[in-house]
Amino acid sequence: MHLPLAQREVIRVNPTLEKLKKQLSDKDIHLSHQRMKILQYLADHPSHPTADQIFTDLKKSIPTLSKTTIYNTLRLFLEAGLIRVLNIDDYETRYDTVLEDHGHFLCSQCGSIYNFSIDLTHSDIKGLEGFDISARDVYFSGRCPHCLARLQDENNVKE
Amino acid sequence: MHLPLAQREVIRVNPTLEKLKKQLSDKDIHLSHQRMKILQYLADHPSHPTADQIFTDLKKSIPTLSKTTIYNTLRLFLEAGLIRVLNIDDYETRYDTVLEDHGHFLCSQCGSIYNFSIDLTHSDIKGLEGFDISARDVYFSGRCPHCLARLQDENNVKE
DNA sequence: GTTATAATTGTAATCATTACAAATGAATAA
DNA sequence: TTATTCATTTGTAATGATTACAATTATAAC
Ligand SMILES: [Mn+2]
Ligand SMILES: [Mn+2]
Ligand SMILES: [Zn+2]
Ligand SMILES: [Zn+2]
Repeated sequence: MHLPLAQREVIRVNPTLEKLKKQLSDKDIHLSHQRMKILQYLADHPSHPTADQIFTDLKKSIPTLSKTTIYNTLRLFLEAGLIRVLNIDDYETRYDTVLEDHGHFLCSQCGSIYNFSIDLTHSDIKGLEGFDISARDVYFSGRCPHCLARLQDENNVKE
Repeated sequence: MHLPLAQREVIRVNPTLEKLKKQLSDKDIHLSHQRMKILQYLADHPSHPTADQIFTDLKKSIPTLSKTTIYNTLRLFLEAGLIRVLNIDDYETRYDTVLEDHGHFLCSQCGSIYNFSIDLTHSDIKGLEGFDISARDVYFSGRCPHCLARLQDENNVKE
């Protein structure tokens, strides 16, 4: 089936992106070409990319792009409350457009980061009476099912 | 009351330190002067010190001390399972001798880090079926009661 | 258009951490 | 003891992510 170009474009619109664009215009933040592309990248890649991954990938379509722009823009989005950061590994900061509370699992074998849902409101916490909690980060690590299966296979082959 | 020196020494022995020393000798890790001092520092400072804090403080009593030794020794202790690391802030790694599961709160105002108890075994987690979880880190941030009180005072003075 | 302001870019600086080789210390055998 | 070997420490240089800053380019206001 052939659709008119305009209609096909509509189909692949990312609802997350539309929401984010509105948040920026509401805050009177100008949407430049670079900012738009970075926003789009973040909305399309919920895989918690690093600044360098965003830069390397976008550089292909914007050859003049500077890494400073990536950092400037990420900070702008961060301060505007559009994204959050992950300090789950020791090497690089990662960025996430999903602001709803959720935990992150880092596979120490393959480096993949997985989301999971965790409800902290019902876990009993002691020692934070009188504290004003504004952010909650939960980082787990270990081995993902994919790596566990692969390690299992390698052991079987050896025997 | 005057006690003999030997007895007074016994009183100020840190039970955490004794446990840690035993763990090292069990693993046949030689306790050099530097390693002993670093271990002692960690046991005496449950305040999650950075490598630089350990270095700066110990340099006073060991003027020849090198920062590389701090990093080498911390890695040694880490791999021996004596300590754990905190990636709660973006700047520096922090070290903790308390291995029992507990959460950490970073005050965004004063930078202090507080321990708190949290029981994750009863919180319902979805999305980690088939994962092998080996470490659990919980980082909260916001404002500590001390800073909240200070901010309150400052506002009252202004009025 | 001209001018003022905002955004982007390139380069240099920062700073925690690591790599590496030389110097020192401890253990062991002759 | 002395020589030899191995472990530990030290100093310095390299790494790499992030930031500072000034020059250039784009956008908005007039
Ligand atoms: Mn996420
Ligand atoms: Mn702690
Ligand atoms: Zn994996
Ligand atoms: Zn505080």
